[in-house]
Amino acid sequence: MTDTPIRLLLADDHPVVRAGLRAVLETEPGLEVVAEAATAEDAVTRATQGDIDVVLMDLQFGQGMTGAQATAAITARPGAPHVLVVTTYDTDADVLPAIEAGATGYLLKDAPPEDLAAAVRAAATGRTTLAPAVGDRLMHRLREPHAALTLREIEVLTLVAGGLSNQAIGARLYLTEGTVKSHLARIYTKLDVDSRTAAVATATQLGLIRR
Amino acid sequence: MTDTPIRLLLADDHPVVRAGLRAVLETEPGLEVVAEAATAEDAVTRATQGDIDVVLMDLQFGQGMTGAQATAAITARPGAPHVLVVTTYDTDADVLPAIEAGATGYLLKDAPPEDLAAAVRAAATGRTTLAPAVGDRLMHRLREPHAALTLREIEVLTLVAGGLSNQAIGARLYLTEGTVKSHLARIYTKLDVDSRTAAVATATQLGLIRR
DNA sequence: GCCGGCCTCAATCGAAAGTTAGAACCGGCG
DNA sequence: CGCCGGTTCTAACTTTCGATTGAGGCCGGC
Repeated sequence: MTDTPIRLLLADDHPVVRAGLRAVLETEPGLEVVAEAATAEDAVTRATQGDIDVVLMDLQFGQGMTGAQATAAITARPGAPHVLVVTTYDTDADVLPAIEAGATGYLLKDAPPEDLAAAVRAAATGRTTLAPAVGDRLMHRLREPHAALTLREIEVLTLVAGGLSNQAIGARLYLTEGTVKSHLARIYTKLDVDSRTAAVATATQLGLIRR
Repeated sequence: MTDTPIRLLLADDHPVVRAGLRAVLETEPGLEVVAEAATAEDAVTRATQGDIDVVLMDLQFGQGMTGAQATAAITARPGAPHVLVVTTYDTDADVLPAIEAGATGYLLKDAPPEDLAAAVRAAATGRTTLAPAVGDRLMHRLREPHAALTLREIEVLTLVAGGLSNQAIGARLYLTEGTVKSHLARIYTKLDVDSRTAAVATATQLGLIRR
């Protein structure tokens, strides 16, 4: 295990969090932090230079590209580093896009340092590590398909929760109002509700959307 | 300024964030991290032992007491350390309770390390440091006297947030549907929105209704 | 290749929600 | 006391939303 170290890129817009990850991981043998990125765009360019084994990726960045988009951009090309998502939230709205984008693992920031190091080593070999809460959520999705909203549906419902009208949602997502309605109709049957506010209420309750 | 160092307590439920704050602050001369706390309860007991000058307090903890409650408990007694809130969010629902609880400063976690160290030194002497976004928010509140909702309006809006229709709300509160609409119309003008879902969104953001 | 989800769009029709314009009630104040 | 501001209530009118039905394209599994 002491041959070549695992080379890491830290992508997070919080300097404090980057310093914390660095402090926690550099005490671990066989791990080496070789770069940091404060924006998702920087993370993509830095991760595609060929000298990174694992990217620790936050999902929320202040402006611009999201962590999920950056993850997709990084994992798109062959021979790319593995991306280990390290973030604060475990709602479907966060987890599903990240996994969809090709993340190798999904950890929460309250994870103890040992788990973090173990997950990094697992990710380096392509093995998946999920935070317990995330694993539970995915298992629950498989058992109870009733609450399983698709990615697009969560996207629409999140905008509904933000108070946008169907027309405004359509404009934002480049859809017609009719399409938005059709998504909402399916959301209503899946969640067994009959209005947008009720859908937001139960979806928030179930952790399908945040806020 | 090189006489006695400023003694710090780090209160955050994320090990990574604690390590990051420690790494960032220990490189600063005159600052010394003497304790950490992973829960708000621990923070209170540790902060009241007399050997702490400044507490860096997160607001969100996984379980139990919130950071704002802990801040109130700490600042309640005379001769208590100053509390510098260091958190992720700057919504009214976060900022106002923290300031109400006696926080000396309010910083966001995306602050650069220099600002952090400067804010700690300011807090040690009782001076206030606010993140720019927080300052703006407070100024804005003073200019736009926040149309506080009446009891009845909050009652109605809470039911709206629960997903009930105007008719159902009327039945619940022994009103006609028209009356409910009239209340909502007033709520919309006060909150400067134009739909029920938007009203719920901003009211939740502002902490006017819960969950 | 066929089938079954998922995403997209469309058009109707009834039912809510939102808008407007008032009126009754109550407490404080000149 | 009469006036006023705030709250509560009501009945119209307009707009948006939700239900329903139907259909085409795309992708992945059997």
